[in-house]
Amino acid sequence: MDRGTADALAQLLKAVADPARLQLMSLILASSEGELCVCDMTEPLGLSQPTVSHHLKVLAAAGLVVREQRGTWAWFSLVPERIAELAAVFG
Amino acid sequence: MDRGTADALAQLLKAVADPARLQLMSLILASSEGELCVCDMTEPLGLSQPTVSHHLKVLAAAGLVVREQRGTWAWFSLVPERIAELAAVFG
DNA sequence: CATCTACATCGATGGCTGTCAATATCAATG
DNA sequence: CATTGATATTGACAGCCATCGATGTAGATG
Repeated sequence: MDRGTADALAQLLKAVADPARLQLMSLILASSEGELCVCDMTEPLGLSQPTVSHHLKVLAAAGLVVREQRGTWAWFSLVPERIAELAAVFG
Repeated sequence: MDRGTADALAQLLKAVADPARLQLMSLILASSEGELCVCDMTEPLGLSQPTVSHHLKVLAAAGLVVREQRGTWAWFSLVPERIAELAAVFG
């Protein structure tokens, strides 16, 4: 594996290698509609709203979640294809 | 997913979320005998010997590689079961 | 025992990152 | 237009981490 590939893969893995972000993805996955707004994630994680917003931004930048604005709320959902890339690496 | 599980999984992922360590695992995987000594990893990575040694220690602490001392050389090999755990998370 | 070689450990340093309080943005509502 | 409510951004700070040079350790060899 060359350095460029390793850098790109490491960047994707870093996005997932955080307890808060793993819990966020787990929460969205477990939601009935497959999507969740920020207001429903703050309390289960025990983190402040800016911190949750920060983590969601990291996940979105990595292409692991997508953000959809509906009125005042921002809804986040998973990107299964991107998550499958992770499984493929270690499979 | 509770906080404890997330912490443990994040710790395992952090061990892999680094370009140098990804390249190290790739090098061992590509070796003919399935094991490699430190002297064969320094040059391909372009890192100093202490740095390579550090990364191998991190991988060993995460249970992803095992170290076997033979004479003056230290041989490292992968732990497939541990790597399979990563695949299982995103599968 | 002295030396050489392979590797680990130590100490220091610069950069990255998770966290929060404060503030900004922006849509809905009255 | 003023206000409220949900979310994003900013600024600051503390802790972690990748890296290296210097040094320590331990087996092999003469």
